[in-house]
Amino acid sequence: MRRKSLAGAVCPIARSLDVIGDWWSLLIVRDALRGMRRFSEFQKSLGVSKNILTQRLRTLVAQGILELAPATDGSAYREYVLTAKGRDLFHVLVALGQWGQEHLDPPAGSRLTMVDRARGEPLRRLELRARDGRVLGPGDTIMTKIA
Amino acid sequence: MRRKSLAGAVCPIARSLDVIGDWWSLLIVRDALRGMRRFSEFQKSLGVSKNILTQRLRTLVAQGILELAPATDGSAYREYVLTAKGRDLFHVLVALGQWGQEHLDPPAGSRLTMVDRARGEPLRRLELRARDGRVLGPGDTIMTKIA
DNA sequence: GATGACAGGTTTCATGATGGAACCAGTTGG
DNA sequence: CCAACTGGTTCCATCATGAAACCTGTCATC
Repeated sequence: MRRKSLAGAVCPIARSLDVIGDWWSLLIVRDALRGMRRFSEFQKSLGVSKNILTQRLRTLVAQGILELAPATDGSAYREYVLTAKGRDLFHVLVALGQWGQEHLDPPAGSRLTMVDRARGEPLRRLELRARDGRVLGPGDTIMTKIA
Repeated sequence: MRRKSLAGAVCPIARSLDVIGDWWSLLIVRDALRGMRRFSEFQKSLGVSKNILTQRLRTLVAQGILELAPATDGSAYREYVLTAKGRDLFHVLVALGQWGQEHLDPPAGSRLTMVDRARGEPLRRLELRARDGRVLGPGDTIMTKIA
């Protein structure tokens, strides 16, 4: 049977994973955040086959994460650009990046890290704070139903 | 051909997705953070078939995200508990949850949100800050090679 | 200490998703 | 006008997913 759709889940995490929880989507968004816009750029960067890329780009557009825009270089081609909804995935990618950097060994000789572009300095770790400013950890939150 | 392994990728985001970028793993971690420990609890909560759940739990254990511990109720069964590495996925889940809550419509009548357990108050949005305290957005960071 | 139910799987099989390669139409550069 | 490039589509083999049946060890009860 087809994998179950989580689109109608009550849990917002499950709904998110339904949309961007597949193998390629977040990597496409990552590249888009780095400024990539063209089909061929994504294909080259990801090494994914073209039929799959076509399919993923189409769903991302359908979900309002990317949109098609006329090419910036004046050619007749079109480019994929992030919408506000797509750019809001930034924190998801940062969280994934910080976790990977901390817990997964990089290949020998090339360690990448995200830095503050303006100053070239390393970033702080993401922190979740309560309204009163306390930093919250895994045990300090709970899901509740709201009106 | 099998989906390409990203385990040796230079990008920490890609390495993370290689480990927890599949359909179920993060949902299992979400449930584990909520306190679930038993095979049957996960199966009931996720509605996944048992062979798939077996497989996912095994990889999560192999990756050091979960570990097997003797049951807390004194029975001979074993339970799956998060390691520190697994608990560190908290921010990834928070980021996914905040994005889903903001951009994906919940099913009618049941909106869930994450709150500060101690006070029942809503949380602040995750913020990424530079070392000097500036809040950084998608355009303000860049990946660099470090020694 | 037999017995039936439950926990936690494994096996089998059908079906859907993935990926490589070949092919193709519209665009561009020369 | 022709060749190469962009951005796909189609076809096919293979892999992963999922449902259901089965199986083994544990627990609760009598």
